[in-house]
Formats: sequence, C-alpha cells, structure tokens
Amino acid sequence: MSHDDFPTDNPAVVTCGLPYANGSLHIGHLRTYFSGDAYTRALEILGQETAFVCGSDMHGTPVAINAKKEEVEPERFALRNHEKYKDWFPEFNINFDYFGHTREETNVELTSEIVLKLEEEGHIFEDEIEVAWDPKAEQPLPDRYVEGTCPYCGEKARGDECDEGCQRHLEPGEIEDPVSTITGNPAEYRPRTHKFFRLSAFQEYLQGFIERLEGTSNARNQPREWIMGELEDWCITRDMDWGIEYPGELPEGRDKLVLYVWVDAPVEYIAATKQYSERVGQGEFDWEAAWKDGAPKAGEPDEADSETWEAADTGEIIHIIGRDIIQHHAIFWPSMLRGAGYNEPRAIMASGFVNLDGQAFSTSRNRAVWANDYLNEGFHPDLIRYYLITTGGFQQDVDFSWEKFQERVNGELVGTVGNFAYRSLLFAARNYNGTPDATTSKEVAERIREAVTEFKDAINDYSIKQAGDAAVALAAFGNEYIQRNEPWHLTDDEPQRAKQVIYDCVQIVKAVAVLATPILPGKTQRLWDQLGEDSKVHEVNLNAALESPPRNFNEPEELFEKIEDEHIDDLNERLRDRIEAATETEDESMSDDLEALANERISFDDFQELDIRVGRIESAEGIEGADDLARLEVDIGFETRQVVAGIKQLHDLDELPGEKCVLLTNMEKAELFGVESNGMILAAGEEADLLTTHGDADVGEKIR
RNA sequence: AGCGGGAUGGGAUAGCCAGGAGAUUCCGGCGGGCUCAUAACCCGCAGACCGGUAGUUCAAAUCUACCUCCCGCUACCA
Repeated sequence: MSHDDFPTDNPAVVTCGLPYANGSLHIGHLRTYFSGDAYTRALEILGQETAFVCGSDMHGTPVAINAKKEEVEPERFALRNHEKYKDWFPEFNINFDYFGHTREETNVELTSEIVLKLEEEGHIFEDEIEVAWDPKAEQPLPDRYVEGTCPYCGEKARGDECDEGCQRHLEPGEIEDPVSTITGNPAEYRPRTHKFFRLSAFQEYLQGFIERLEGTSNARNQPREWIMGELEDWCITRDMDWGIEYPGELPEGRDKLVLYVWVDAPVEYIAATKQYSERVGQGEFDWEAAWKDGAPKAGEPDEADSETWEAADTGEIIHIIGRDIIQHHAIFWPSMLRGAGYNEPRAIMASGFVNLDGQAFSTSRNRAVWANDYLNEGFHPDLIRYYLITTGGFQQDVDFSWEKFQERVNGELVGTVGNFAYRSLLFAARNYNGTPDATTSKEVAERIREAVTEFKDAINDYSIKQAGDAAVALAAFGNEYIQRNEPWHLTDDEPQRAKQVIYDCVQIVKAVAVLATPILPGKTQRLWDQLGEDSKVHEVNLNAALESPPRNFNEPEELFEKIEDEHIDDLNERLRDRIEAATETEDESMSDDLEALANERISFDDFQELDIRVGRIESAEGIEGADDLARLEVDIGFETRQVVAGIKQLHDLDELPGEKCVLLTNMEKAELFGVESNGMILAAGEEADLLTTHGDADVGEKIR
C-alpha cells in the first residue's frame, strides 16, 4: 500500500459492507453499493486492477431469531435472503466480481485459520464473564437474545449494542436488567468462560493506522475516542448454535462455542476475493498479492510503524461502508488483520444515511422506498444511482424525495447529458451518417483533458460525486459549445466549419460516455452503442475520451426520458397512504391495555427492604433540555432529597410545592440529564398521578 | 443529555483538510436569444455582509477558542 495515486501497480480490492441476510433492502441501503460499484468502475477506467467483492452476512442472533419465528432452519432462512440479494444487485447494475456469503467453505476455513493464527500469536485468551442466562429455558442468551438497560445511558438496549440509546457497542455481560427475548423471562447472569481477542495490545498499532488511513474523515475521526482512550478486549465467542464453530481448543467442559458474527463477517472480504481469484485464475487476479503479500510480519502488533507500511508493497484495500459500522472496520478488523499478518486497509469510505423527505427511513412505519418498488415504477437503475451518488458529499446524509429526484433527473440527465448527446449525434447522423471528417479542435481537446484530470483527482480524493460532476459539467460545456457555434447555420455556407463543430461535439459525447460510466453504467453503454463503438464502455480506459469516435453510426434514440409531474404526484400519494396505513396498525397495536399482573410473589422481607416515606414537595422545576423531566426537592423529615421525575408535562409544576407525596428513599441513585436523582417519587399510570396520603401522616413516616 | 452531521443568495448544494482575485453549481424569479435538440438548449440580470463573537494572519467561508441555532438517531417517567 503505497499511498501513491491510483492507478498503482498493485491489485486493489473494493468491498461493500455485507448486507445482513435478514429482510429487504431499501434505497437507503443501496447507496453504499452504488458507490462501491461506481468507485470500482472508476478505478478500472484509471487502469487500476481491481476486484469488487461482497457477500451476505449469514450469522448472528437476528437471523437465528427471525428464522425461529418463521419456523425454518437459520441456514435456509439466511440462504433464501442471500439468493434474493444475489439476484437483485445486478438488476441495479451493481456487479460484484464475487458475491458470496459467510457460510461458504472458503470463509469458514479462512476465518478458522485467522483465529488459529491469532491464538498462535498469543492474541487470544480465556476469561470468565457473567453472561445472561434464561433460567426457565436453561440456555445462555447471547447478544440479541437478551434485552435490557444500557449501563451507560440507561436506555433500553439490545444485548450487543445500545441500538436505541447511545449507540454504544456492548460487550456480553454488560447489559443491565436483562430479559430473555425467547421467553420474556428475566434473565440471570451466570459465569461462563469465553474467548477474548486482546484488542488492547493493538492500541499503538491502531494509533498509527488511523493516521495513515485514507478515505472519508469520519472513518478517521469517529474511532479516535476509542483508540486514544482505553481499548477493551473483545469477546469473540458466543454460546449458540448458529455460527462458525470456534476452531481452537474449547474452554473446559464446553462442547460448543461459535464465533461472534463480527469475527467471520469481515473475513468474507478476503474469502470472496479468494473465490474470485479461484474463478478467474490467480494469474488474472491474485488475492494473496492483495491481502497478504508485503505485509510486515505477523505477531508483534506494534512493530510496524507508518514508514514500514508506506514502504510495503501491498494491495490496495478499500472498504466502503455505512457510517454505522465504522468502529468495526477501523478498530476490530484492522487489529485482526494485523494480528494474523494480513495487509491493512488503505481506505475506508463511510457514507452518510439516506433520509426520506428529511426524516430517516423507518422500516416499521413503512416509511421507505424499497428497492423493488423503485424498479417496479419502471425507472432505470442509473437514475437513482446518479441521484444518490451526486447529491451531497459522501459523508453527508442525503435527502431523498420524489420531487428532488424528478428535478435532478429532468434537469441534469434529460436536459444536460441526454439532450446534448441526442442533439449532437442526431445532427451528425443526419448530416454525415456519423462522425464528420475532421479532428478535435484545440479548445475542445483541452476541455476534455481538463475533465479527465478532474475525474482522476476526484477518484484519488475518494469523491465519486466529483467524478460524476466532472462528466456532467463536460456535457454542459458541450451544450454551450454547440449553441455558441450554431452548426445548423454553418452547414450550407461553411460546411468545413460545420464538420469541425460537430466532430468536436461527437468527441465530447464520447468523452462524456467514458467519464460517466461509473455513475451511469447502463446508460453510457447505450450511448456507446449509439456512437457505433463495438466494445464495452466499462472496459476502456481514460485515453478513450480523446480517441476518435467511429466513422459511422445511425440516428440515436433519446437516452433519458423525462419524468412527468403526474407520476411524481402519484408516487407521493401512494407513499403517504402507505405510511398512514402502517402508522394506523401501529397505533392499534399499541392500545393501552392494563399491564398484566405479576405472577411472581415477593416475600415480606423483600417488601421490608423498600424504604418508602411520606414526603413533602418543597420545590419543583423543569430540567432544561428535557421534555418531561423535573427536578424536585422533597422534604422527608430527616433531610431534603433531590429527585428527578418525569412529570414536567403532566403536572403544573408551580402547584406542586407543599403537596405531600410518597417517596422510595432507598432507590439507587441515578443521574439524568446531569442531575442526580436520590429517590423515586411514586405515581400511578401513564399520567403519573402522584401518590399522596389519605390522612395526615407526618413527613418522614415509613409506609408499611 | 449522548453520539454523529450541519449552518453559504428564495430552496438545495460546492468550496473548508492543503487561507489569497469578482464565492460554485442546480432549481426557482426576471429579461433576452436560438430553433439542431426531449417546450429541450444558450446568454444576461436580481439575489449571500458564507450562524454569532473573539483570536491568529498582510490576507479567513476556509485555521483556533467560545457561543447560538438546526437536523438525524436516541433518550428523558429512578
């Protein structure tokens, strides 16, 4: 990995985050796949040798859980989704060189090999941790088999990450108040021995790595907090059936342990590259040259400094992912690679999300434009690809709406690119049966060269958008050029001059076709055919932009169709109806039944442990920034306690001082919005009806 | 409150990392032109003290500090 400009002499591997074999994809997901495909095509045009690989992520608890819901084996469930994805990417012109899945033999073997290597190098150790356990079902509860409270932000979280709260990655055993998602039982913690990857040993290595990592800045910045702070070792095994079995020696008394899904998932990047090599022959693409050759020796994680790496003759590994999985790619994954002696990624491009009319996609509310829906509307895949790639910077969230989509398509693709190509080729075909007899003018050749340079720089800057813009801007120049020279006035009086102008225009069309190929692969191939070329446009290189167009071609057809207002109105209406329908069902299902009575009985002693007192509210004020929280001071006889209660909106805070209330005084302390809460006010129901005393109990008296 | 991302003409965006001319492009508005082209295209005009304050500098949209506001995710009934 030289950090030289592309193209380099080494093979490059471009990967996209693995789609999880669990459900459907919407156009938000599509963004990274389009980008990966476009980036790969762009590198190829530059002359870089590439492999574009990906695969379905088959393991992990969500697949196991959803398979169980449908009462099928996880394997079948995951494979079904895998097949769906596999068929489906080509429909969007997303052409992986290899699209595998994490259960394929190659991945299982490579993963095992890497884990064993890490063991051999002393990067793996055993430790006993408390893991969630379902006492009724008599089974351990890894990851998403358990839900509970995030220990960091106090929010409801899944076992492996605080998905709704602070987004923090949770290690097994961290979650509080665990509840089994299988039976709904409260889970217990039991000690279990697991395997850990000594991530902490890679701290120094990662600090160097993050500095030389290319790609988008968020991929460098976001992991900094971790890498510069204390790195925690990473639990890499789980108690469950579904997954790749731990290849090394199991802890004593254990007969099965599988690898955590995030261990085997990224290895698929390597496995898929290897399978691609095997398919086309190692002479055609050498996966080892990309992933292994040239890497500083395995073992000591920090022996390799940046100078060593920059001198190393390794492959160019480029990961294109969504910004939600930066940590995995910038911390865990490079450490694994380093520990096992593989090459490190050269670049990580982490994209922003796609919003729908300013709001996030929501699967549960059906607020989404599904991939299939899009195709069923009869839209060409290049249109949405163009939209998603060229709207806003790569790291930026992009807003999608049908109106904006229409605006971009009609203005830029129809009006600028399509129109220029059509008017030029039509004029040429009608008057000259193709390219007239002339050569490119100096002005036009220079303008094309400029566009080529912009394109090249953009790709080296990891900006696919800019590369696309360079192509469209060239077409805009073409429109201006033809307009300025008015060849339709010249054909009679100055035929030679007319030929010159049209030759230039055809040349520009050709250059646009080459430069726009990454963004518009389907449409530019059609344009290429219209030009009378008999090759594949994605197989040419940048030089083709200035090579002479074919002598003869026929009258072209229009490249893009305008999207009519009626179609957009119709789409919006249907989207709205669908969201409404989905929201209604959600509301119905959320009708507020009374909470079921608890079955479990507690002992009198348990009750005695609760120190509940009569109190008097002395003051009440809202907590700034919180919608519902109020800070109360409550006199409980012995002292005055500060408590936080979620009653800001439900009560008139000014009327509360003086009111008697009931306070659980030995509730554990908590901090909410930076305010310490030392006790818990008792209140009934959703409306937080405050409990008080019927008679005249004194402040401080115990409830018993 | 946490994390992430923002604040640039009416709307949407680029430029910021590597500070320097009249601040980019698209949509929209106004006026004009052209008629080869998909009522497409081209030209011109109006419209931004680049969120605020302070600092660094000969020079700040760009760098530093602080602040305000906004968006997304999530939270906030201890």
